[in-house]
Amino acid sequence: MPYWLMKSEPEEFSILDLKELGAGRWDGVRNYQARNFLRQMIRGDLFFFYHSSCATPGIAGVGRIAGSAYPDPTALDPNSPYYDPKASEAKNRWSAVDVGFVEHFDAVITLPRLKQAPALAQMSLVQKGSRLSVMPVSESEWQAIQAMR
DNA sequence: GCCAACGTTGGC
DNA sequence: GCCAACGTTGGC
Repeated sequence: MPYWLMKSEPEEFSILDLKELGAGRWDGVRNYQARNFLRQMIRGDLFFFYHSSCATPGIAGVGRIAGSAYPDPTALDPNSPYYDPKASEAKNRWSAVDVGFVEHFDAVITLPRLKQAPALAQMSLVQKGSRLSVMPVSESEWQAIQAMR
């Protein structure tokens, strides 16, 4: 079963929000590479929940993919910040997935720590200038990150 | 708030 | 198809 990492701004949607709700929809992804990864996800896949654009960027917990990707409804909603005027019911290029809560880490595994880990050097997350918000995590990377808790 | 790095748009 | 201009991401 593949592993993933997904970024969210905690002010927008945090691991605590997911914990309280128990489930949620991962939508608003507007980047083709990230979208293509969403489409590869399978129910049961686990992902690291990363907090970005905040005081302490880093991995805050774990979630689970609840089902495979489907057209992102926010692209069709004129009131959504993720509205895509080019999208229609018949032609919606964006995808969303449903997710569930698994775990909230006691402490965030901070970005500086992730950058220091030699086992994670290949990850897009730690590459300079990378903005990819959805990315695969290899088995060995997953284990290395779990060991940093 | 700043700004480097990146992806997308649109004129040509 | 090129590429300059623009808007966005995201760390700091």
